[in-house]
Formats: sequence, C-alpha cells, structure tokens
Amino acid sequence: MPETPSASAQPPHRRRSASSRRAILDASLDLCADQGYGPVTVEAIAARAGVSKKTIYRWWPSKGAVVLEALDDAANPAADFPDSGDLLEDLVVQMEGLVRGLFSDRRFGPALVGLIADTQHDPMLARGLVDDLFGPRVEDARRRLVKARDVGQISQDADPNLVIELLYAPLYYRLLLHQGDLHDTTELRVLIEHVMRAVAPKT
Amino acid sequence: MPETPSASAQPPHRRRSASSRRAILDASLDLCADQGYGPVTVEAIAARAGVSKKTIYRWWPSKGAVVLEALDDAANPAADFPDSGDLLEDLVVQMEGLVRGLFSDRRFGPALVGLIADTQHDPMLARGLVDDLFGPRVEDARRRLVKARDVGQISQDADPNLVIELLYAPLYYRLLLHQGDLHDTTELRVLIEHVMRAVAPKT
DNA sequence: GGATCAAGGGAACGGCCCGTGTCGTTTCTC
DNA sequence: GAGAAACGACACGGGCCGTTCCCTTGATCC
Repeated sequence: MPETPSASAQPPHRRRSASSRRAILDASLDLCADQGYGPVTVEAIAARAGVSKKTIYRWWPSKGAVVLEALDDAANPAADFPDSGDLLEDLVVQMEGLVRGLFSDRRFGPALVGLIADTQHDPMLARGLVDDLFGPRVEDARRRLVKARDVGQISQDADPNLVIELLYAPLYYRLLLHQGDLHDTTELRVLIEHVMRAVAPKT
Repeated sequence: MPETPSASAQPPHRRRSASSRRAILDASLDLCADQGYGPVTVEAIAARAGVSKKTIYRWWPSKGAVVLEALDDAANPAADFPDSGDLLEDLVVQMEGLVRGLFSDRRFGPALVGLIADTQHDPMLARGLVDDLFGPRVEDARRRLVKARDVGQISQDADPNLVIELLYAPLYYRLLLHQGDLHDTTELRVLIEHVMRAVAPKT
C-alpha cells in the first residue's frame, strides 16, 4: 500500500520537505494569478516550484487539493471576525475584507473561483472546500450572529444560517455568475442594511 | 476562411440538419444527467447522438456551447414569470419551479452547475451564459419587481437588482457551494418573506 | 432531372496533460 | 555511519482535445 497522503495516516510524514511545500503552494497561487485556475497544470506548478511532479502527487491527490491548501494557508490572518459590539460595523469590516479578497486580490479571487468550479465535479475536493475552507469561517460568522441575537440586536426567531446566506450569497452570486463586482463600500453597506432590516428585532 | 459558426454569418446556414441538432442537444443533457457535466466529452456526445465529431465542431465552438444551447432550449417553457397581482405568491411559484430545476431535475441541475463551472475559465461561454440564459430571465424578474414597486407593494427606494440578488443568490450559493439543497417549500417561503420584510414599503 | 456544393460520416493525426513507474541522488533519523 | 524515506529527472501509456483528409449524402438551382 503506497500510503494515502490525505487523511489520517499514522506517522505524520516526518521527512516532508517544508521548503518544497511552500514553493508548491506559492507557485500554485502565482500561476492562478496570471493565467487563471483553469489552464494551470500540475506540471506547470512543479516546474515553477522547482520540484518534481512526483513530489506533488505524493502529498496531494490533485491540482485542486494543492490550491485549496494554498488558499487556506493564505487566508488565515485576514479572516478573523471582529467583535466590537456593533454588529453592523463588524459586518462591514469583515465583508469588506472578503470582498477585497474575492474581487481585487489577484492571488486569491481567481484561484478560489477556479477551485469552486473544480469542486463541481470532484466530490472529495468539494468536501475539502466545505470542511476546511468555508466551514470554520461560516462557523465564526454564526457565532457572532448568535451573540448578536442573544443581545437583542436581531430578532429572536431569525435563523443565523439564513442571515449568513442573505449576507454572503450575493457576493458569490456576483462572483460566479459574472454579475459584476461589488465596487464600492456604499453598495456593500446597502446590502447589509437591507439584511439587517429583514431580521430587525420586533419593536 | 472556414466560416465562423457562431456570430452573424450572412446566409443562416440553410442546410443545417435539424434532426442532428436535436440529437446533439438531447445527447448532451442525457450524458450530463448520468455522469455529471465534467466527464462528458465532445466525442461522447457525438457517439451518443450518432453524429460525427466534426458536425459538432462545425456548429458549436465547445462542449459548453452545446450544453448552453441545450439548457436554453429546455428551460423555455417553465420559466415564465407569473403575474397574479400578489407579488409574494408569484415569487413562490416562480422560485419553486426554479428550485425544482436546480436541485431535483437530473437533466437540468447537473448540466447547469457544470456549465457555470466551465464559464469560470471561458469568457466567451460566460458571456453566452449571462446574455442568453440568465439575462432575459433576470430582466423578466426585474420588470415584475418594478411593477410591484409602482403599485406600492415594495418600498420606492428599493433597488430591483438588489432584491433579485437577495432572492436568488441564496439558491446558487447552496447549489454551487455545496450547502445542501432547499428541500421544502417552507424554507423557500421563509426566505422570500425575509426579503419582503427588507424591502417593505415604509408605513 | 442532372449538376452542384455544403453538410455529414468515418478515421486518423499531432499535441497536451494526465497519473504512474523507474532509477539514481540527497537528506533526515537513529 | 547505516538505513530509509523523500526527492529530481525522465520516460511511459492513455485519454481527449481540436483539426484534417477523403468520401458519401442530399437539398437546391438551372
């Protein structure tokens, strides 16, 4: 048995080269940035990273898995959900960061778009996307909303998951269905304020 | 010059075989239905339609273009926007139909999902998707909302485009980001009612 | 009704990238 | 310092791409 790279293997691969890993993740995002995700090949990533194709296939099952890990790695710092007590302002701050990443960051947006596209015919990759990339961040947002609900900033019978969808779905709708980007902060604020109105506590 | 198939050619291809066209469109949706869009190849479509690959490439530039035309062809009847005067009920009816198509119709959902994925790295195909498939239907919805606004069913300063996004984006969010399907009508009604609350006329 | 000419069928092509295998070398671990 | 695992390099069989060649079919025009 050639040792499955992904899930729970017993000894966590003691000799894996950290520098190769970095070079591969960086190369994958670089290539996505200037060609888009689609045309990028495992061979090209290997070449750019100065690494053998075999090394990539040893640790990742596919191009998508590489990009997923690269994005997860890159997104960590900026994604934290603020908690100032003012829900609306926290949402503006958090979503502004996300919008920048999705529509302006050439190292992030194109790679994520292509990755999402890829998950449409790769169930394992889809699982990774949901569990590793989206899951924790959605959970963050959910916690923030539950807290806001407990404090009475939004209605008691508002479903946090629905609120998340109303807030974030339009971003991905525009991104994936080519409906133009969210250019200015004003537009974002209008969106958030409408959603807040939908879940305002009953007076 | 080998005659460009897509745009404005002078004589509209007088001798094109209607039966081959039908067979190709049908074959493309059939194959999407039982393999998903991704694995489907032009060769497979040709084989299933009992047609030469060349015939496909004569009239369409890519697999995506075939599926796009097939979907546009298939969606025509069911997509009409009702106008009973009651905006909420009209939305429920229209969106129920859409949800069925997206999540239950094995001939429609998988093909559309894959097609959308494909548009992420094919700008021409993206243009076709927006202009031919989404454009006219979004315009229908927009007209219905403008009418509702004129009658005072929603707020005067509600942006129809924003309302459309709030309503429909969650559907595609769930579909493309693997967040589970919209199972029951109740859930759909809750969504619509929240959006209506966000754009309710000021009393 | 026969000539004409685009459309269609069939088969093959070079090219690209996939995922795997081989082999010799490097590098960490004990 | 010995052993093992990861690594770089290269080559492979295979699949599908989009295109090409050649020949047949069938609708349109005179």
